[in-house]
Amino acid sequence: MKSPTQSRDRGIPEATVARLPLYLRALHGMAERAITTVSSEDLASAAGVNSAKLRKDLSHLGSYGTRGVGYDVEYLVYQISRELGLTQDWAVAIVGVGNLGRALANYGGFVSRGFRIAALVDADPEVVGDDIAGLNVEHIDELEAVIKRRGVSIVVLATPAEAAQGLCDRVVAVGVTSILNFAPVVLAVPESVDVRKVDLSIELQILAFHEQRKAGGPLMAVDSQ
Amino acid sequence: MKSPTQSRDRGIPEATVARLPLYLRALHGMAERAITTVSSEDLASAAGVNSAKLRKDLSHLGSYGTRGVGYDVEYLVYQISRELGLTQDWAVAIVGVGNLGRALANYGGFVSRGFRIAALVDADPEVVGDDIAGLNVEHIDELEAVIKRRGVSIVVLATPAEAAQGLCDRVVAVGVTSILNFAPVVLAVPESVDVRKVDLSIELQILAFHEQRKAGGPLMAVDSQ
DNA sequence: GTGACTTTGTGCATCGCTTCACAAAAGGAT
DNA sequence: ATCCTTTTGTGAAGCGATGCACAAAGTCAC
Repeated sequence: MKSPTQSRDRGIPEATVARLPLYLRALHGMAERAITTVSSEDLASAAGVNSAKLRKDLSHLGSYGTRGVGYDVEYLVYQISRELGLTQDWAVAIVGVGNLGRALANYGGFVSRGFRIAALVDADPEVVGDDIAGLNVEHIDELEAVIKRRGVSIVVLATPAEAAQGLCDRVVAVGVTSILNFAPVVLAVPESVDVRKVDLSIELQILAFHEQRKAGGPLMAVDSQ
Repeated sequence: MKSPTQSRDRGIPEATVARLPLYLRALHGMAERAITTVSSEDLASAAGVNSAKLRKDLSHLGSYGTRGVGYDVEYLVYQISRELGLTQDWAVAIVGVGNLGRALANYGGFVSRGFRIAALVDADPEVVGDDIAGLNVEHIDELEAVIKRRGVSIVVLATPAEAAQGLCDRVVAVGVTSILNFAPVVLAVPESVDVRKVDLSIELQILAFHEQRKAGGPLMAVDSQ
């Protein structure tokens, strides 16, 4: 019997948080295949990590396994979901409905994880009014109103780089504190706001670096200079 | 017995490699604004890191700065580009031309970084034959032939989860050793193959975790159970 | 050439994450 | 009830990245 307000450690390492969604995905797959119990070894390999790391990660949430047996799939799904905050409803607004914004609006992975796309906003009059993924695209002038009206708490920026900072400032001004940024710029935000960024070209560049190494490794020509 | 140039250390930390594209982006922006010289302090803040880290990162590439002055923007762009392998031509194939594949094909960030989209491939007969971003979509049966013919060395998988592993196996079989995976599965590949994965929903889940903390932080209600 | 000033490059202490290895706990068999 | 097997949870060691703080190296003014 734990003390009511203690609610576990309150200090889950960032690296662990970043892997929880991975475990969750693997567990969902197992639940679908009617697997009721899983060992750290099996779950780890399904998630692509080693089992010691998995066990330590899970131990940060609490002691949810049974020695000699493993983890109950359904129960673990619930515990991880709760820890990540996926048991509550998150209203997401997508700002910028270009190719990427459209892809995100149609991406099934969001909805299935408890995220609800609550609004699409764009500046282009060509696009405003269109229906995408069952949602009406609204004008950027409505941005603040839409966020308040729909209770949006997470904003996805999928705009050109030039527009991102200005829009970021506007959503922060109406109280949004979580932003997922796809625009290739470093956003300046107050301390209290969380920004995560995804830059598709960065991943390619990292691949190119390693590919170059592989190709040149054994007997790379000495570069002039 | 070291060759004349010794090609520097050959052991650049992974964390550094992941940041080089960031610096490169900031430097490109400066070059456009006709800035010729930059201090570690300024470049660091433009890239969103601290200056000590930036200097240490750059020191892994060589000693390209001038004490008392800073770094020559153009020269540094060249050195980082070369280190990342962006001075050579990389042919990229995008497999799966759904919403996401289409967005990627149209994404300017690739081309501007020296990546060339060399092929689009899909299984859907509805889509095969279409022109997207100036390229003809080819049938998935042609996958191996296209990769060989166009000299593709990096493959982007933007397919449904179910199809990803099979297609991955096929491209690995014809010699591809760098894969950027957008499908929400853990791919099994030989040791020699590099896979980087981007899962859009994972980023949202991490945001939700922190958002939940913020909201509940001071006096979070005790959850039942 | 000298001295004041600026900014890099890096040794070092620190921090946080990963991995190992094993005691503790649970279940099943006899 | 006792022993044996399995698998968790975790202390401790190892490893790599971070950030501080400063000597070294360069520029500029005179």
